[in-house]
Amino acid sequence: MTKSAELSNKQQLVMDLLEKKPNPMSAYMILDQLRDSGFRAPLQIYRALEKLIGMGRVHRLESLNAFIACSHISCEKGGATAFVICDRCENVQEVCDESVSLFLAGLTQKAKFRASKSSIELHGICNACEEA
Amino acid sequence: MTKSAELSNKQQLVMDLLEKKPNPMSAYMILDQLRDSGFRAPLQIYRALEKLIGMGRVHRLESLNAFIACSHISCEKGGATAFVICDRCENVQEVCDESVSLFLAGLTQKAKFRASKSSIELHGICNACEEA
DNA sequence: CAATTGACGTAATGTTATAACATCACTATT
DNA sequence: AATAGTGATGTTATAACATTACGTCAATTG
Repeated sequence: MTKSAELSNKQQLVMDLLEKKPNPMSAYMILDQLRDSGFRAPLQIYRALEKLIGMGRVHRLESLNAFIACSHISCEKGGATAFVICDRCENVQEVCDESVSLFLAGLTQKAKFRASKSSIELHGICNACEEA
Repeated sequence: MTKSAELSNKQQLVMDLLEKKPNPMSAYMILDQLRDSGFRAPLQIYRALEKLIGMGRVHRLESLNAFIACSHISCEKGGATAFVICDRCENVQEVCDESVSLFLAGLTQKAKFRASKSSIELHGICNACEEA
């Protein structure tokens, strides 16, 4: 529920909802939850998400077609992030340390590539679920 | 155009098409190209793709909702792969060496996780396009 | 032979995302 | 005040991607 002067009303509503949920949400789930707040069409959700993603406050999970609030302050500063996603409980861990950026740096060098965006997503079962 | 006894007729047609294309194709692109070969519905494509992906002969690119033939023999043996995707020419490089598996091993360890699937996709501009 | 399995056929539907076009609120400039 | 630019918004329609549900058929195997 972090407040940000730069967000419009609608953008803030989407941000707040995502920050309340620990799990990823699809755009249409978000829409369903926000109908009472004045959202009526998918595009309204996608537009807000686009902004929030651009600011680094929300991440898109490509392998789920879903969205999640960033759990770090650091991501807003542009570091690359890896997502570790439990397929049982849908919990998502964000890993955003040097190992990620070093790995990506090595990759771009090997591939002779100018990278602009990365998507690193690992699926499996988290420890908590494993023990349960 | 690698031959494989284990493939059905339809599966082979999809495999052949993907092996002819250097670039990723969506399921619906594949369908369009294979209408004359007897494919009539998306599901027929998705079923063939599911098999081929299971065998490691085709990869799904989550960030593109598209599919590409595996360019390594090694991937069929189960090694994790990273994809480096040029957004200009759509060329895809598959990286499938130790750096990838080591990175993933570190990640699962840090996250206390039992991984079953990974998706590593890097977008940007390749060297050839950069110089053009 | 009966039962199982895997591939296939078809229609309908579900889910995710964007195009196209119009309007409104705010700001800066003339 | 008038003008023009910008970013957010509203609405409808449609594109693009994927699966459910149901049924058929042939090969395999207990």
